[in-house]
Amino acid sequence: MQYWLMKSEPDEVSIDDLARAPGQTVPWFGVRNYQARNFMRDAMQVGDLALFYHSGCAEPGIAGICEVCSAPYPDETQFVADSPYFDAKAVRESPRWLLRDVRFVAKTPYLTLGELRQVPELATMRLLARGNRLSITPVTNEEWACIQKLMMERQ
DNA sequence: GCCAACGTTGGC
DNA sequence: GCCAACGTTGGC
Repeated sequence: MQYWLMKSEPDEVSIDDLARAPGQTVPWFGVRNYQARNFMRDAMQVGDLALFYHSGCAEPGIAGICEVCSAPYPDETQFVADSPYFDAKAVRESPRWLLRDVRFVAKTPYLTLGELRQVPELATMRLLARGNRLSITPVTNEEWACIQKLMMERQ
């Protein structure tokens, strides 16, 4: 059991989109970074929980919690010629990009990036590391507990 | 829209 | 296998 943080642009898939999706489940498509892919392919397990983070928006931050709910399988968008995620070098026989499905667990009080940066216990979070661009990062038990506490205090 | 930081590509 | 050039991410 491992905790994660997964970034999504809310214009594309927001926490509300996830909550409204059929079965409250979406495939985590569009990852085109090998490290992030490897996390999904190798390290994630069904039942793992993840912080759902909104990036590339006016106020980036943690918007909710989701749960890994499938085995890894090919990201279909790599084969779609007019998709922004199309990969000309991807072949069906050995797909380059794998994803997992995630299911909605909860919408949480919104914890902005600015707020997270002010919490000393979170100073070592991968998300907050200088120059970090990884869209999927592990979250330690301590960081998870700290974030749960912040959310409780907010309610 | 800018730009820092990082990842990937491809020539050598 | 190095590394320059280029592309992308993502906060501001």
